[in-house]
Amino acid sequence: MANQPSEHRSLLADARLHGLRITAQRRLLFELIQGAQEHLDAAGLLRLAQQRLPSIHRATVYRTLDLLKRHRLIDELDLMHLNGEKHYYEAKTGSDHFHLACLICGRIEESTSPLFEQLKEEIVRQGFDVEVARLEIGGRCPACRARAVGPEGGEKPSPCP
Amino acid sequence: MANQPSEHRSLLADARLHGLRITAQRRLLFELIQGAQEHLDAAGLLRLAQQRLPSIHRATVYRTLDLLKRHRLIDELDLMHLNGEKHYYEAKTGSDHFHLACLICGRIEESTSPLFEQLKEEIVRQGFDVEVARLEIGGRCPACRARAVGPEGGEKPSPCP
DNA sequence: GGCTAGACGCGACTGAGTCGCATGATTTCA
DNA sequence: TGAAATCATGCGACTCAGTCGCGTCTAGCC
Repeated sequence: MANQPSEHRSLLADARLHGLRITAQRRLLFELIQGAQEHLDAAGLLRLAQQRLPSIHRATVYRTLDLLKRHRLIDELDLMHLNGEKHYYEAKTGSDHFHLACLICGRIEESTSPLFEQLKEEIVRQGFDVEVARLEIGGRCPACRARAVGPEGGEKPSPCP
Repeated sequence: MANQPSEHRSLLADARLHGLRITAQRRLLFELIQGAQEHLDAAGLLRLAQQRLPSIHRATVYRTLDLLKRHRLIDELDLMHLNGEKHYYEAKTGSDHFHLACLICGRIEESTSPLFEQLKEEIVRQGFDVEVARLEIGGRCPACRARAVGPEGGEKPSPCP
């Protein structure tokens, strides 16, 4: 795990550490990414940013996301493509978590497990230097599962919505 | 793990089981996806398909990929976005594996681990019905790691190519 | 062999993402 | 502190993957 941002540092501080130039636009974007209640895609981030800084341009958002990706300060997710081919971004927290995406209701949960850590360690022991680990699970959340289960139980969700 | 295609069945046979209509175009696409030496994206699949059936149309490829996704007969991967935002497809083999993507040389390796299975089982025990599990690891493969390590060892790959 | 639902090819369309350039802001160093 | 150099931004044109509706064709079924 080389170059992991430290646990409680902000995206802004991390960006400074990486020698990135801090502009008003970047400051705003960092804030939005870090403060987001849910996972943001590029278009959503642009929309939010333009509410507070109407002059900010699409290209700036894409460039900033690209920069953060290259510096490994954010993770790019696709969350099982629940909403088409969009990509979602989140600030790296330092503690690796994975995502549980409910294919029925669309809810995304974050989770951690010692087994996930062990798995990464195992891969490192086998000689592969793990830098990013992205695990996305698609299926049915407990609520949708309870709702869907008939008397015989265990019905699979319809594959063709 | 509901609705997993059985271990040694072909995409064609699975498609039949799902009641899909078998056309010459689909037969070709199934063959290409299953026989591919490396992971294919939509554009690559279209190119290969047109070599053998020049009249096949882009829209048919996208429609077929979409169909297979909805029936969970193929997996969609992004392989750590090594090559931009492309998505890659692979036939489900029944045995779940994960991908190790080298961020230096771009090689993709497939791997399995009992820990991966245990992790999925743990998630199921917690009430989440796992249908698809996608794990992608980005980092340095053993070869690139050996090549990059200087006398002091453990240099991280440059984040800005 | 004939019927019908569903698949195909076509081509126009959409919209996310990229690029080069001129201008403006940030950082550095005297 | 102020000037110079460097880098980021906004702009607008552009590209190209992916989608859509339509008319035609074909697989699957009787």
